[in-house]
Amino acid sequence: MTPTPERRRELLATAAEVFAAQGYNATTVRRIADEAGMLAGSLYYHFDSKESMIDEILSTFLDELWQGYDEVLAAGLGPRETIEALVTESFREIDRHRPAVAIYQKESRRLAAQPRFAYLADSQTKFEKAWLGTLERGVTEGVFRDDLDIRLTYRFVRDTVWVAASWYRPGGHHSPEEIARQYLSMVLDGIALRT
Amino acid sequence: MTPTPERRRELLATAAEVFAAQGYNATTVRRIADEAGMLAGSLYYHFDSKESMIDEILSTFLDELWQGYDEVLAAGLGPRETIEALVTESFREIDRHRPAVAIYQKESRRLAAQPRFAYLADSQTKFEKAWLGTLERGVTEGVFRDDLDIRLTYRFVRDTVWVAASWYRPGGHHSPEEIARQYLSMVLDGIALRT
Amino acid sequence: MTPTPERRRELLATAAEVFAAQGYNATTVRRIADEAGMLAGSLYYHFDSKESMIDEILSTFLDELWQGYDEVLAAGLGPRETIEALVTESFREIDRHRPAVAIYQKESRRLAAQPRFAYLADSQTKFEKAWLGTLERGVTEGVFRDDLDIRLTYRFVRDTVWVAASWYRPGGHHSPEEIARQYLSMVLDGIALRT
Amino acid sequence: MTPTPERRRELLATAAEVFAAQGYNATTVRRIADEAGMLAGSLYYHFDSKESMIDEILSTFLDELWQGYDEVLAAGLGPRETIEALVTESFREIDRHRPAVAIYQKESRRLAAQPRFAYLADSQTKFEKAWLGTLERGVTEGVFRDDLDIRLTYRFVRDTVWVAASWYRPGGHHSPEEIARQYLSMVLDGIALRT
DNA sequence: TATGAATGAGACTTCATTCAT
DNA sequence: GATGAATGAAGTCTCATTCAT
Repeated sequence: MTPTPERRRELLATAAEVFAAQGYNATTVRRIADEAGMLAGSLYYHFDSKESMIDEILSTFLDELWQGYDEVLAAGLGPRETIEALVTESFREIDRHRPAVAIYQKESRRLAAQPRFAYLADSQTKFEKAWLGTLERGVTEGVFRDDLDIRLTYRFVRDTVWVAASWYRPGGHHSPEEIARQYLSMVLDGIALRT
Repeated sequence: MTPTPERRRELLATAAEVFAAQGYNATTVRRIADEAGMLAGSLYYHFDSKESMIDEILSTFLDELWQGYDEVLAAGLGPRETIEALVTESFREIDRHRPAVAIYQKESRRLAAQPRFAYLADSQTKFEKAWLGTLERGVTEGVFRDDLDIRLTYRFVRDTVWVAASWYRPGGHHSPEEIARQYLSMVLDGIALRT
Repeated sequence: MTPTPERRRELLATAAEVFAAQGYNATTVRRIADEAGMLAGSLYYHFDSKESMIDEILSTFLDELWQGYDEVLAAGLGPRETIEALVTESFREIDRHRPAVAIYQKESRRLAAQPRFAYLADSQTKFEKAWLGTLERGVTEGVFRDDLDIRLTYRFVRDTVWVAASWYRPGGHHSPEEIARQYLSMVLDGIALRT
Repeated sequence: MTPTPERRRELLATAAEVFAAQGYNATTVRRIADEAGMLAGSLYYHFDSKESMIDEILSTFLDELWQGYDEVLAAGLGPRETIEALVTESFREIDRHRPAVAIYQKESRRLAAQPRFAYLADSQTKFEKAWLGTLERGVTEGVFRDDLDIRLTYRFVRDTVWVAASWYRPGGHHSPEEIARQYLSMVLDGIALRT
């Protein structure tokens, strides 16, 4: 017999995979159960509700994400190095939690309206503060261009990184670090050939 | 009062707005009807089904998108100018069809599996051919960097542009052309200050 | 412009055809209107309701049927001749009112439960009295066999005649009189060859 | 309590009873559920749809019917004995599956148009081949009269038998075999007294 | 007379959830 | 831990009917 917390994790992984592929609303609890080789009702021995599944998936992911981010932000790096470290850390998270990230991308905005998922909005705020702050510091310190709308830049960098979760497949050609390197190269230096 | 095709368009605009805000599955037909000031059943005088609404929204949008793209692609521009024109055209579409674009982003992958929405997959293929081809041409002609994974670059540019639909609000600070200009500047030349 | 009562009759004929083919419940008012070249709502200028249509179809048919039957029954014929005349008259009605007869066969039992259609039950009673009475008279007078359950015989003769409405097509190989002749021959003398 | 396949059969029996009494279209799924002592939605644990219920009712009935018919047809009996055996078998089926037979009578023609119910048309064809063939053989062999339209005779015999399902009540005065005997006597020898 | 648009009741169906075994 | 069966709320859709034009 697999012990309880192990089984939970397995089931959540299954659920996350299905949520990511089909969307939360379009996913039936029965579909998850099928995938896990049990009947729909049996899931309720492990979880309170369908909502508590996505809740646990998202909060677990965000906890881990912020552990990594906080370490980077506390390291006292320069703006460019901070951005590089955050991007790299982000792609590592995508590698580890791809389904959770995909779910986060698609469902976060709607869920954040419910009190239960207030932490999503909080995270969003912290997130913006971290990235936007670093970019602004970079402009001030003359590392980043000052002729761009800074909020546009923020969204550009943010989206650039996270949307990758929609196509990324672990075990592909590139390691997360390699992808991070190329993305950073594009974001920082552009794709046009310097003449 | 309002003539028939006009009413259809109004109702589709309403539906698109709600679909974009809540997601297709989370949107009830009653919600759309409420928004339109009628009863749920009344919608079925105008449309066959909820599905046919999203179908018409997406196909109308894609038709218009490809009209613009095809014009650009037929103009015989150089790779860099083609990319610039495609990006600008894309932001114009986002400006005109923001809800449709947002729906496309969120629901496209799941819908494409259904035969009825096969055109979504077709469009995806054409899309990739146009962008990827232009990028490859650019590398060959020495306009774009050749040290990047070209598929990664394609996804980078593609996502960067279209995710904008999730935060873009028409009538905001920047015109679509201005946003396009800044995006292109970031994508082509990077956000780092040249030294 | 066609005068009102004429148009009514046309519309009822159309409705009867559709009711007979699809069943009353399975027939939508819109289908009838389509067939008549108008919109569903327009039918309500001519009729109060869908129910009033089937009502008028059935009562018109029964009125005419009983006109014929009453004449036969008042003619003072012998039992065998009465049966022959009733059967012949019945096939004539099927020829003239095929859809109405088919509807009567399929819907009568359910409708008869409603007060509005009480006349259906009345007709049924009169019908049974006429046929069963004639058969009994025939047994008494030594014209019909006395070794058969008389109610079974009644049902046999009744069903034999009326079910024909389900396959009969006016303008086919046989005239109603010819069909009546053959049916009577079978019912009275059997299909086995006498030895 | 009751094991699964048993429950299915019970529910189908309930549904068949209601379909036969009210007609398929006029029967609500809620009515069936009421009759079965459960809520409407609960039926969907056992069946895919209302349509799949009538499908299973009809196909089960036809399967059993053809088992009996095929046995008779394979027995190598003479035409008259074959007809006798088919009629007797038919009344036994009516006795066992009265609601299914009644449903078949009322709904078959409309349903047969749908691909899902193609087997109804197939059965109809096989049915005609069996009966018409036997009658023709009887005429050739001099057992049945040759002065009748054979197709008319076929319809006469066919309808005569099956319409009985509309009034037959199991456990009544006559056993199916007794009814078959009297019907055959009427069909073969007629109801007129021989002189 | 007929149209176009809508109403409102009610149908079939889905699905998260519960619970005795 | 899991099953089988059910609940009940809610969702999509149908359709007879109404009514201003």
